[in-house]
Formats: sequence, structure tokens, C-alpha cells
Amino acid sequence: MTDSNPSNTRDAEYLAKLQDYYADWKSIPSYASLCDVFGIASKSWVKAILDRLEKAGFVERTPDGIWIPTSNFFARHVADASVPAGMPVMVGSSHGDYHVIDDMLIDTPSKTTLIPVKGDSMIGAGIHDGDLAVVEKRNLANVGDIVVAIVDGEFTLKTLGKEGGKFVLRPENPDYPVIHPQGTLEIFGILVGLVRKYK
Amino acid sequence: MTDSNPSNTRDAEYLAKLQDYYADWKSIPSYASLCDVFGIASKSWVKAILDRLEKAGFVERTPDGIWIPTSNFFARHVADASVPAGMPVMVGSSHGDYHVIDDMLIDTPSKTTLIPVKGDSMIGAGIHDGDLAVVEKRNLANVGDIVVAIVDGEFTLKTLGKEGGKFVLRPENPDYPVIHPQGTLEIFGILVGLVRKYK
DNA sequence: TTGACAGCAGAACGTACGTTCTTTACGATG
DNA sequence: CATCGTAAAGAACGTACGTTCTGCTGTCAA
Repeated sequence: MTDSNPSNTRDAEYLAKLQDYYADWKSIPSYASLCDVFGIASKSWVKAILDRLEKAGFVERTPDGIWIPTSNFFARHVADASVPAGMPVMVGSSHGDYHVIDDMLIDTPSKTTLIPVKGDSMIGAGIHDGDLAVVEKRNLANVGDIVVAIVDGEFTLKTLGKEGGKFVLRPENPDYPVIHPQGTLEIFGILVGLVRKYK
Repeated sequence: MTDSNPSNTRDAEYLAKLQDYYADWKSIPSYASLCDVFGIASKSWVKAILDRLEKAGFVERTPDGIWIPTSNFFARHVADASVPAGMPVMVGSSHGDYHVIDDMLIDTPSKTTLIPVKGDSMIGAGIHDGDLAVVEKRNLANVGDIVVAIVDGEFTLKTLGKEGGKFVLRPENPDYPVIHPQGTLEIFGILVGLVRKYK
């Protein structure tokens, strides 16, 4: 994060046009197409504009040289007078439909699944019945991680613990017993996020 | 939404790799670069794969011919908790439902903001310090709703209650006092979702 | 054992892309 | 009135991109 606002008003207009285009197509096109978007006729000037927007921290480039938007590109500050000044109000989601939350919680889409939480055995960790667990699939975990294990053919969400050299599954609720798995403990994945929807 | 699953398992693997790449770079690169991503050496075969993924409804093209993901591309599978059998390779299976978390939580993007939770005054409702509150801006709420109110120029997250005909803000933690606002109670919005990121 | 087909590699080609350089127009400044 | 900086146009160039075709290799069925 560098400048956070375009140096001059004209670049702000160009940024707005680019944001509108991106909202439609979810991509930044070639310089030639950007000439139409910006309403100018010179590719070199388009490049100059994008270079400035890059400096200002609104766009960046992939290793392949493709222009992509940064998070600043989507940030919209809350323009409500009643909002106390200096509050940590974050981005409202989406100019266009950029997926802010998914992006935050999911590092590796191909290894991530969503599993609904059943029961209140983890209520001590603030995990309630009906919550959605964001789980990254892998079979190795550390003691202290909250893991999804497969016990008796069912998913179960518990904290991974160790007792006397053996792994155990600890619920975060005194009403439930600690699970001592016989044989090998089959771990499906570890908890990387939690989502709850109200109403 | 057309097919919603790749015709064969190999395309599902390619899709997974493309999703992982996109999570990193938020763009689909050139065919040449996709060769590295997919682990193959032929541009023509990359094109064939993307054509099939387009048919399956995971990617599409802009008027400029640039490949972009569709909404299907981002949808994560929600597992059925009681049926873990045959789990690991059900990538792209047609049954079960797929969801994008942002779409789940956010109905009205223009009225929704994300506010970090500070403190443990709502810990009884499973809302912890550091969680991210998904808040829909509005100034009317019902008793029982969890609301974001503005008290002394600061955001505060509490349950809306009523005592003797007057609204009060109730924390979900016995260590904290019930707030009796003097004058009018300024409500910023109501809690519609909660997001937590582990590690 | 011989097709046939899926899965992939590799080359060939034309175009359009990004980059750089030069030129122009114009308002502000001194 | 000269000069300077900003905003843009336009041309020139080499490369890398997308497309298409042809060729290769393994697998399975007849």
C-alpha cells in the first residue's frame, strides 16, 4: 500500500472508467482496447496512465506482465456522515463482484471444502451448531490445531491433542468426552476459517 | 449455469490447478504460461482444455478474447457431514451444493461493510476478538438482533434489548454491563454474518 | 494385429500486442 | 514572448501470442 489516491483528478477519472470496465469484464484488456475505455487514441499514454496507477497502488502486474487490480482497486470507503471518524471500517465488498471473503479464507481452492458444523461440542471455541467450517484438506496437523477427523465414518470437528504419546481429539465443551481413537487417527483436514450467517 | 462439472476427471485436475493459480494471481495467463501451470508442453492442448472448461461453464471470454472465470469457477463444495465416504476425489461431482461465501453472506453489497470485532464482550454469542463482523447498514432493528451501535463515537457490537420501554445494548458476557444509552440510540447496522480466520 | 481414438507434442504462421521514440497542442509561468 | 511542463497523438519495431495442422505414443476393443 503506497499512495492510496491518484496524484491528479484526471487519473481518478481514468481509474473510475477502469473500475467500471473491470466490473463488467473482470479483466484489464490490452492497451489498444483501453484506448476505447479511456476515450483516448494513444497506446503510449494508456501505458503512462497505468504506470501511474501502479505507483499509486491500484494495479499491479503478474510475472507474465498482465495487469491485475490490487485490493485498493476495490476499496470503497464509507461515505456516511454518521460514521465516527478514524474508525476501522473496512472495504464494503465489491465494486463489481470481487470475492473479498473467499479470497481471505481460501488459499488453495482445490484443497478447500466447506463443512457444516453439527452439534455444540466445540462451543468453547466459539464454533456453533450450523456454522460453516472452512477446511483445508491435508492429513498432517499440529497439536493445538482444530482438525476435521473421520471417526466411525463421520466427520467430526475437534481440537487435536496428545495424551501419553498418543493423539486424542478434544472437544471444547466439558459435556463431551475426549475421544481416544483406536488404531490410526484419520485426519481429513484442518480448520482454516469459520463462517456464520445470521437470520 | 450449464454443466457444472467437467466431463472427465483429468479436466477436473486441470480446473483445480487453474483455480489455485487464479487464487494467487487473479488472472488467467497466456497459453504458454498455462503449459507450466498444467504441467504439459503443448499450447494446442491447453486451448483444448480451456475450450472444454468453457463448455462446462467454468470460464468464458471477453470480447477481446481474454479468458475470465465465471461464478461457477469460484463456487466451493459444501460437504454433507454424514457422508464422508469417497470424499477426497469428489471434485466437481454434480450432486451436492456449491457456494461462494461472499454471495452467501452479502445480499446488498452497497450496504454491507466488514468490521473487525474488538474485545470479548460478545463471547457468549460465539463472537471472539479478531472476528470479522459482516454488517448491513440500516438504522432500524428488532429486539434480539445483534446490532452495531455508535456509543461515544465508537462502534460497539451488542444485542439489542428493551428494558422498561427503552432500548438497551446487552453484551453477551456477564463481565460487561448493560448499556443504557441516554437520548436516542444510534444504530449503524445489524449483524448479518461472521467470519473468522484461523492461524 | 490392427484399427481407432484419446491425450499430448511440436512446428508454422500471421497478427496484434507492448514498448519506445518522436512530435504536437496548449495552458501556465516568468 | 520565450519557455517549460502536461496531456496526448502517432509511428516504428520486434516479439510473443493465439490459432491451426500435423505427428507421435499409449491403450483398449474387435
